[in-house]
Amino acid sequence: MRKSRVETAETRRRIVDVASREFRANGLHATGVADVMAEAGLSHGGFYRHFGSKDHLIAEACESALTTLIGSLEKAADGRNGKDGLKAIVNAYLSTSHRDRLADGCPLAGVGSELVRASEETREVAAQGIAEVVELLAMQIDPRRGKAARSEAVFIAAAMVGAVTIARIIPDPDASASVLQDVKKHVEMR
Amino acid sequence: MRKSRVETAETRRRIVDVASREFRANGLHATGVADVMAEAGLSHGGFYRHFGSKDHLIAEACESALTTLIGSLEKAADGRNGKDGLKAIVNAYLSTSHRDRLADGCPLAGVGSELVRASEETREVAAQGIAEVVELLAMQIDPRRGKAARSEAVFIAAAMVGAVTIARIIPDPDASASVLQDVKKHVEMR
DNA sequence: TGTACATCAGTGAACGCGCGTTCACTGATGTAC
DNA sequence: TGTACATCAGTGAACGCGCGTTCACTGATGTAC
Repeated sequence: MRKSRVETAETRRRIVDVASREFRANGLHATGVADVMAEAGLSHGGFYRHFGSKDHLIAEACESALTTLIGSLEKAADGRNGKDGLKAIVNAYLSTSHRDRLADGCPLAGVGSELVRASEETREVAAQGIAEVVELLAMQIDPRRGKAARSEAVFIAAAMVGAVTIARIIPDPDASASVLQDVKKHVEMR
Repeated sequence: MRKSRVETAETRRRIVDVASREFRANGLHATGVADVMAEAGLSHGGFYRHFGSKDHLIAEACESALTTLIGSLEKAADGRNGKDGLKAIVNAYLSTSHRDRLADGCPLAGVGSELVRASEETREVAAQGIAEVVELLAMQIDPRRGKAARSEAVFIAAAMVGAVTIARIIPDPDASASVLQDVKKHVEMR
């Protein structure tokens, strides 16, 4: 049943992709290796042909999720720089649709508190992704990318991650939406 | 081996207390009922004399953690109102000591992304706690507690929760501390 | 106040279950000649 | 280009383990008279 190198690489990519979504949807602890493999259309035994451990998969899935996030934020900005680009990014991130789409969303909001207790490798990957998000936001604030712009970007990133996390916890949809609304307003006022 | 009513109530309180700390230190999923009971000096079998399920304990532990948090924020403000009180609260929350003390810290930063997937009961409890934190912050911003003050309080709360979560993920202590520093600065500038 | 009995907090073994990981096996793919 | 052999992706059973929960049992506490 050996597969070709191309198929093997595709399978591996599919596992990371599925894992990245499942982890965000259900949490790192609650998602099992067997769940991921089943969702990828495979039996669980083959997992260790691709990854050394669940922890390594978490690290790769985290990296993949953050890369996707950055891509979607760039797409939201849609080539616009400055105020308009930032506004578009903030609007996309602080939307009820992002709040409600766990599997596609930002991993920092989705599994942030589990990343705190993840492996050093995963935390390094996450830290790198955070730095890239901050860089992207800073570029919108001031393309010359000064220290001040990066500092402000950190502030905005923290507010966005906290807002979506809190909005997802609050069961009442209106109260939840108004948290997103409040934070959006204050980020835009700056 | 039956215990008196007073002892029973004390035991129950001790279990909630230990659980509240263990959950924040190790996460909701990673902390077992047996872990909590052992830490409370009991065998696991007696757990169900006090609680209907692990989920109910989570709800109570979450409530307890939030009550403690609000108390410590009030203590940080130390009777001061307005700018000084707010500054004191923000300084306490965005400190490296809060970052490094998982078990004693804010449950929204500690287990926020797990609360998203917690029971309705737990999420209601958490939402109530969030509302109280917002109220406390709003009172510092403007004691007349207008809608605007509450909206700004939501923004500050989101930024603080996001900042501590992100700071805890970043492995490098200096990079992590500068996230806290950046957010602190911008909250104070408002 | 004293006695007889019911209650129930806590113990420790056991339940079924799912976890991460390992392994013998299979057969198609890759490699060496 | 064709053949013989080594490799290894994927399968499915099995490993030990810890989970949340249940239960028979114990003996001290609470209650009724």
